[in-house]
Amino acid sequence: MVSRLDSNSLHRLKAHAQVLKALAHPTRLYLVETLAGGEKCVCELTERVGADISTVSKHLALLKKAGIVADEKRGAMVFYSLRTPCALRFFQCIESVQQASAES
Amino acid sequence: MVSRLDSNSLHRLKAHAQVLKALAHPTRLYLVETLAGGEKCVCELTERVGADISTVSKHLALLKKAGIVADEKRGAMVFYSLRTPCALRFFQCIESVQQASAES
DNA sequence: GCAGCATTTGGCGAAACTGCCAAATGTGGT
DNA sequence: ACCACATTTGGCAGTTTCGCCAAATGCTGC
Repeated sequence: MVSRLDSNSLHRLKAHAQVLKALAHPTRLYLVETLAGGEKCVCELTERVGADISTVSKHLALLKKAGIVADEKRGAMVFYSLRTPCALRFFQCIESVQQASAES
Repeated sequence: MVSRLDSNSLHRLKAHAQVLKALAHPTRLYLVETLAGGEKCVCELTERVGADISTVSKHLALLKKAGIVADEKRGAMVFYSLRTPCALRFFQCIESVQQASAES
């Protein structure tokens, strides 16, 4: 008799997946990487990304909703900053995953 | 003058996002967690997850494609194992993200 | 108040993801 | 060869994501 997936675990896993999903997009990863160098306004992030400002704004809203970044309004501009720098440590593991993948 | 997202970085970010996307699903996270306890056949994983076997098979194929798990056929059965245990360390950071998120 | 800039929100079509069923493939035993 | 079992693959409908445009909101200075 094997242990089955119960609803408590499912709830926890859904929450974890939500955080990962927030990071699982090239543009959003780039935003996180860029914010690791310090807070930036939406205007600067938009210029760096090279997409429509509304697109960047939505990506940032999604990262914020996931708890990964924080925003602060100062005057007419909004500055985003990285709230959980540990997100960057993911990269190291991801690299090793890809290395393992390449070896096969 | 700000540094912009170049096509080399974009390529790297896409690859990273692909790995994260593979993990960004409750069922697949559960599979990874379960495989952390040692290799398992598809039949056992299916029973634990409680979904259609074809669904579980597709999730496993996706994890394999991302380089996160490995498969080995022995007889009629296929055993999956965790290839990059560091994927589990994500959880710790994810928890802290959620904690930060809950505080606001 | 109004004009101008920064950002967010609504909405739309295109694309990708999910989970199930049915069919196909592969393996071992008789 | 045939059957039973384990797994994968194809395909389909429903849902979600994506990126752009247009419109709305908010702030500053005149």
